[in-house]
Amino acid sequence: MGASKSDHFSEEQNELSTLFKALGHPARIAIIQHILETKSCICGDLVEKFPLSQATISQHLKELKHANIIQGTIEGNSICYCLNPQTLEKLNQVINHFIDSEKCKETQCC
Amino acid sequence: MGASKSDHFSEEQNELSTLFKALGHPARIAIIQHILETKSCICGDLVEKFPLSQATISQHLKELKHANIIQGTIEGNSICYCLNPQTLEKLNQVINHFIDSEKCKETQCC
DNA sequence: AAATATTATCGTAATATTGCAATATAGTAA
DNA sequence: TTACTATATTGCAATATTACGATAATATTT
Repeated sequence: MGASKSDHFSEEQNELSTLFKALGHPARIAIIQHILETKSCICGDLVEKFPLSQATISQHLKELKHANIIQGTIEGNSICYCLNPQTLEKLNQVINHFIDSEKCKETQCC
Repeated sequence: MGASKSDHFSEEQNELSTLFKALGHPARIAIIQHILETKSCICGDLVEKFPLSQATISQHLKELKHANIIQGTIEGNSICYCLNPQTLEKLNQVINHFIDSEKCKETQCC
């Protein structure tokens, strides 16, 4: 085999892992940082900025879009992608929940 | 080809993507949740709890450990894993930075 | 309409990940 | 030491991801 057994895990667990997985590539982190810096994101700009082909950039954008991390609107004949605040907020809540649960631990074994 | 071109991205970008990648599997999310619930984590318990073999669980634990998300200490002849608060805090900062940068945007295109 | 510009998709090859059985390793107990 | 228990590693097969060239789709301009 080799495929991940997503059927055996909860919907929440699958949803979260999909979100993190989308962030699990340096190019996609770089794309997000670019969006935050330039306040916009046009595919062509990324192709010039990064040493990746247009097809590859487009694929990474597609994955980020699929995970609802970015959202796009048409602007002339190019497409402008922006971050999705709701998804960021969700990520924030998850991490905070992890940290809170950690702090509640009375017995540390490590 | 097919490998990710990590050489072309910054150390920070690679570091972050490695961290997120480690969280990008439902089993590993489930393991983290188990640690938060039971306040400890013994490999054998996970093998009973999840429909995965001992070898597979051990591999997932290894990946989480390698990403510094969990840390282990020997306890009798089993090993107890706990979360690494520093890594959680780092994740928290990254997400917060994303959100802050998002809020600073004057011109929204989406 | 035709030419141009920009992004998306397809097909393919290389690499990475996932999962498990089998085996190895490390600690405990007799 | 031997037997037992728990975790780690190895080797392999199946699936997923990454990357790119070629091509398609869509919008703009002439």
